[in-house]
Amino acid sequence: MTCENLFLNKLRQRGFRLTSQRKAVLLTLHEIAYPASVEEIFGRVAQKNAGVELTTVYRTLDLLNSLGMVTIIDSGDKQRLYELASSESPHLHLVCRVCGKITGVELEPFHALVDQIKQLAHFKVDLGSIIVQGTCVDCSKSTAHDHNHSFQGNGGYLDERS
Amino acid sequence: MTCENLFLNKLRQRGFRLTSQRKAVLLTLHEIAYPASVEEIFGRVAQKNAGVELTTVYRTLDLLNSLGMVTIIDSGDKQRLYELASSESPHLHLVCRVCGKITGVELEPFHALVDQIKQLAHFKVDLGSIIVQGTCVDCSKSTAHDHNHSFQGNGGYLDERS
DNA sequence: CTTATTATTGCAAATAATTGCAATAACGGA
DNA sequence: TCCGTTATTGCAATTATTTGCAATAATAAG
Repeated sequence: MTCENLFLNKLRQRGFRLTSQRKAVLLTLHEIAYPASVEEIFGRVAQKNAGVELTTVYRTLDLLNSLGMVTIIDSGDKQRLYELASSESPHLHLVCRVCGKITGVELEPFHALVDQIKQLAHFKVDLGSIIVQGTCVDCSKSTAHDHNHSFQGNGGYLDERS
Repeated sequence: MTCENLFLNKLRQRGFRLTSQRKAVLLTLHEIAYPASVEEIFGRVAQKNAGVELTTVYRTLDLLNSLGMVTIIDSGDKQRLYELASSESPHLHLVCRVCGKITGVELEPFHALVDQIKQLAHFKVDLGSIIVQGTCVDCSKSTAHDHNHSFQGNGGYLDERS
């Protein structure tokens, strides 16, 4: 099933509708392979599809998130980042709270954790949506006083596979 | 060691300073035992300590977060929530993307995961900062069309111990 | 194909969070 | 204790995100 059809199904299930704006946002998310800001997503959407408002992009991303198709990553920095939650390779996101760099990783014990959460808390985890805060290698090294909260844009995105 | 002294040490290590405003925010976070919005934190701080600006509260919370003493929870809703990362009982936060309810849980396999992250990604995880998105029991039940993104305030906060 | 229903959009206005810069205050050294 | 250095604050201005509401457009039914 194509992703658009999957989307259509999920929408219909809940009484939502498939609009050209929503298609445009979904398409753009496919083109962008890393966690992107609304600014970037909106920029791309607007390029192709003239009549799409910023507000609509926000609303669509929220909707996709609530359907489990998009992960929202709050790096603690200025802007939130949005990433298509590809069902093929769900991974967790390591967010460095010093430099803001985001690293995607796939790990084993992760599944045991997800199972246990389901058992004990009766909570259905969205794979690929787990966000772990901490300190990356580079920032661990630099002991000193770099209160560097700068945003690493997309370039800083890594996707490590184990 | 008191929490304030711990804070002082961490600050000094990096060349930061201990100010009355920072003390006030830290004290307030102790009084509030659940994840709270800046609005709420600011309200309390302002009550006791007249001369503290909203901006300063934001900046202090960011600082505490970068020191690993505060967890920022972005439920995807309007406001971010902030919680003191108590070293006694680090837990992960289950955030329901339908209703926004946040549940704190402590689980075993969690530690295996943290270890593996350290091994493979050389990433130092801040315990108590892990955020898991998904769907809670109640919202799993209600199949239908409740696009209810309402914010559950503090009342909705649960802290389950396993 | 046409119509009725109602989710969605666009637009403007509100709210949340961040930033620049001059004035202030914390801290180390004399 | 006093001084100089420089991190921090307050304030105003930006930027990011959310929301209300009337107009529009997607669906389902006839």
